[in-house]
Amino acid sequence: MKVTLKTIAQEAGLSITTVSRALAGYDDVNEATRQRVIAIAKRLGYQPNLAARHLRSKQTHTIGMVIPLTSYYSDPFFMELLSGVGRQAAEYGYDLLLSAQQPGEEELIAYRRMVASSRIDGVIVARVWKDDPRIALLREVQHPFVAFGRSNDGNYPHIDVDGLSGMLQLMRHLVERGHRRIALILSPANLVFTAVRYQGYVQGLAEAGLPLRQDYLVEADLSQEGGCAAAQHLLALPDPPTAIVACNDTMAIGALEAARARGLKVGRDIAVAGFDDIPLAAYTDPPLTTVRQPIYEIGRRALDMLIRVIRREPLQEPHVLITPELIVRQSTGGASPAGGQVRV
Amino acid sequence: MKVTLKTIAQEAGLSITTVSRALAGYDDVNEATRQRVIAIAKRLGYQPNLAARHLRSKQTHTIGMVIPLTSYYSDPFFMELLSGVGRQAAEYGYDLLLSAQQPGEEELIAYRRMVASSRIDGVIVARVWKDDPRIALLREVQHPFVAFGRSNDGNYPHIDVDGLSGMLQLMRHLVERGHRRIALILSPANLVFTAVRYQGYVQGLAEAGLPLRQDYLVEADLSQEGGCAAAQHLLALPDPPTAIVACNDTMAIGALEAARARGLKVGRDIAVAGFDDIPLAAYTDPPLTTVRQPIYEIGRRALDMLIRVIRREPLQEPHVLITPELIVRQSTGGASPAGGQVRV
DNA sequence: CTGTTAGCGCCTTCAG
DNA sequence: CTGAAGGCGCTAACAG
Repeated sequence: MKVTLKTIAQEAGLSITTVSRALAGYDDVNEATRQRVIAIAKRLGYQPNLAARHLRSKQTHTIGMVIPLTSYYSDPFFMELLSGVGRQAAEYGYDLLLSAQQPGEEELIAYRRMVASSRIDGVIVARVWKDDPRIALLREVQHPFVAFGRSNDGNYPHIDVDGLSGMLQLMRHLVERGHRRIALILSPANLVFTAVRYQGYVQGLAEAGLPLRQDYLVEADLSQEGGCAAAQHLLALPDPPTAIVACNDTMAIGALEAARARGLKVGRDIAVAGFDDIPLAAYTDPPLTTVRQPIYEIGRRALDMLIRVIRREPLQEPHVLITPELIVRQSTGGASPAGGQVRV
Repeated sequence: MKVTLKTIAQEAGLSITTVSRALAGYDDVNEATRQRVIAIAKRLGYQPNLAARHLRSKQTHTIGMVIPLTSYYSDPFFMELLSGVGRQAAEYGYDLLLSAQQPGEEELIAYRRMVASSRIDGVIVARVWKDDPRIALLREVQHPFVAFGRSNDGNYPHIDVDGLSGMLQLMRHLVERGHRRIALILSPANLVFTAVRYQGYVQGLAEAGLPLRQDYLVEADLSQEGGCAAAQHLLALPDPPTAIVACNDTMAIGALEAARARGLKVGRDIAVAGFDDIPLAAYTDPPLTTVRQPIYEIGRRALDMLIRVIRREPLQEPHVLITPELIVRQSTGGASPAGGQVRV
């Protein structure tokens, strides 16, 4: 049988209330009584029924996250973020409630369920869309949340990586290497970071006095297969690019594949770069030049912010913008400009 | 204000009971009334309070998992498993409750809390220990669970990979390549799979008529750093091995590092192999020969079993043993025996 | 210092 | 077909 406060109360010959207070550490309980209660609770292996406690107290010490329905392999981003969030949640004694959902309509329903069902105290929203209905929902019902990414109206607690700066660093690096025909594999247009990274690309071209060519822009779906197909298309152009930048590493890895399949040696015949610096990026062949987003750290920090939001403490910095770091590896010719000139 | 059954009842001029039954789909409610109730619920955005529902029904539609407190990078295994479990949980409409904990005492407390606090219907236990106290606990309180791995007394629902077979395949492969001095980097002795994989190693040596050398056995902690240190030790022996097998890929990657630091070309001067086939393994330099555990699939399957356990349906196969597949890559000289002879 | 009372929101008898 | 009553386990006034 389950051990409840009632069980202990009977055993101790006390009321449920007193047992509750003794265990909760209230100071209006006789110390001897308390010790007795604690001893019995321990002996019986009492564990509070959290469903009841949550119902009563309206607090769950649980953070919610909705994650896409994929294997780690096809989308490392979320798992890395999850690691960071989970890690920091543990620090505060919070648990994580995960709901794996197909992106889209289902996902929104999952959010609706989560926030309204009194199971969580707050949520982390990742990979923000333009005019994100999830964020609209959370703001409307005033449910605590922190987002990774900012949408058009970014007036809510969030952390973001400055994709413009990141992409600009990358473009300067490529231009410095002598590239003048640089293509971009775009991520889906509904994601906020797509537009930002695209801006960085455009600005990078402008700085170098290079034209913006529509035929050098292809959209793909963040996956390796998508990146591969996009790169194939670019490489088959009559006037193919000498450098391909992808909006995330997974697509860039697909581009490596496409280049290899065409018999091109990446880093020499063509440059390829990504964005994210997922763990794999350092191990691809050749290792991938990319822009590092410290996802794990961002997860931890987002959770810190969320705890403050939940506790209704003011945020000293509600909008965090992190400047990412360019990581130069062999896929763009390596670290030294001299040794890594690409033949154009 | 929160919308509850009461809100709807007042709005509809009905009792809470009727509203509850209308929404639950009982057939003893007038169809017109039901439609009216449903319309109001929808209009008000009603979401049942799950804390209350759980308290009442003793069912949570939630699966618990305790995961170690690390980043994905340092331990890909759990995240991959988690992906599989989460994926399949979604299939059944279940959510996942995660508690990130320091392995050891803390972890056991987390299990105790989880199972006794009525927040979850079942748990998945991964990376089983010898005489695992977590399993002892779960059996004692008769809480539904499925384990990935079997301990000494494996008489509980579990899935396992046949580590003996896997290791044996690997040993045969190395012996075939001409290796006669094969060292093993062991995982911690308290993990069940360590002993099993060790058995495979011993059996592999015996089959080839090779001696079991104590100086070729080193234990490390599953981490890359640990694997690197262990390999350094092995390579510094007066009579160093020509092949190093690690009990998991992460340690094997550390061994690659150690070999490289010593100026050895892996795949030619020395062979290195791992176990798991984590996503990274295909991308290391050189790509890592390993034994593939289909972790994602195992996660899905474990969840299938768990759902049956929760529903008290009989398991047609309570103890699943999967024979893993040897994946030969360049770190042991590549796929073709001819081209990949290792100099010994 | 301790006990009584009163719900949190939901579901499930049992009456009408 | 609908409503009233009771209770899941816990906590928070309010009395004594």
